[in-house]
Amino acid sequence: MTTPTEVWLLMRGFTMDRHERRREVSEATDLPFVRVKALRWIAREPVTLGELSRMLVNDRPYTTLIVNALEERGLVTREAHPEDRRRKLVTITEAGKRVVEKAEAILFAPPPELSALDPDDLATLDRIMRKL
Amino acid sequence: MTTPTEVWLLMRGFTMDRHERRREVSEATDLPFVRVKALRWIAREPVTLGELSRMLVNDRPYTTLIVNALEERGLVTREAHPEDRRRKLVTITEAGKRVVEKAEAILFAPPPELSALDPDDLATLDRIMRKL
DNA sequence: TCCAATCGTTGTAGTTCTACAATCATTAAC
DNA sequence: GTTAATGATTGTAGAACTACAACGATTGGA
Repeated sequence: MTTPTEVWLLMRGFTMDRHERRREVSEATDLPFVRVKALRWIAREPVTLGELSRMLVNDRPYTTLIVNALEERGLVTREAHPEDRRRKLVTITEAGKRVVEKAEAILFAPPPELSALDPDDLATLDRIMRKL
Repeated sequence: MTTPTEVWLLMRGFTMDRHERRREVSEATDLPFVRVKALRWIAREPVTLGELSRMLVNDRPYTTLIVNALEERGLVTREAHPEDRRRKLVTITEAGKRVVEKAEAILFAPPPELSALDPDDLATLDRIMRKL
């Protein structure tokens, strides 16, 4: 009789303990992980600083510092919001996109164990994961 | 045709993005997550400071500080190693065990989505996860 | 026995991150 | 038009974390 706890432990053990990628991403991009995270949100669509701080679950002043650092490195631009002069809109640059690609190449690379699964099991895993 | 990348993205999205527990554990225990992590390693068996710093992938001086903090809070004890006078052996206290239990109750609680899976899918997921 | 290596500690310096205060400009509500 | 609320910024303070240096005590190796 399988319990959800057992499955959860297996899954989190696999993803968080055995295949944790934060350090690797930070080294490859020469950016603290939170800045990569911010950049990835910005790459999805332009965001305001308030939105970004909510997404990152960070304090607004710290978010300002994060964006400052990204802007300084030429990875984002910051301009007035088209509808509200209190807000700024943060947009990714081409250089920023390249950093995101590099980070995601690392984050998204499946662990060898997954690649070694037979196609049936993989498809089954996919089907079940999509239900969650 | 399912790719390992797709499955990996689903899995890491589920565990890391949607069910990340570090903040919750830190709040519940009033300890930075790395200290809870250290405590959990120590709870498995007594360790030396060198072993702990390797497990945590931390700098030895910082590991000393971590253990200092835990010791100060009465969660671990530190004593001479039985076989090597250069080493210290760090052992968990009863109070420490209670903190570990509290942390693991949070870490190990399966997300609602998993609990809502039907038993067949759950058992299948279990079977496949054990192959990884 | 002497020298090299190891262990844990103390310390320095800097970066990252958290929490909070205060301020000014802008917008929303009345 | 006036007041309250919102958004971003600047700033302060402290904790968490990283990297490195140096050192004394102990152990291993020659």
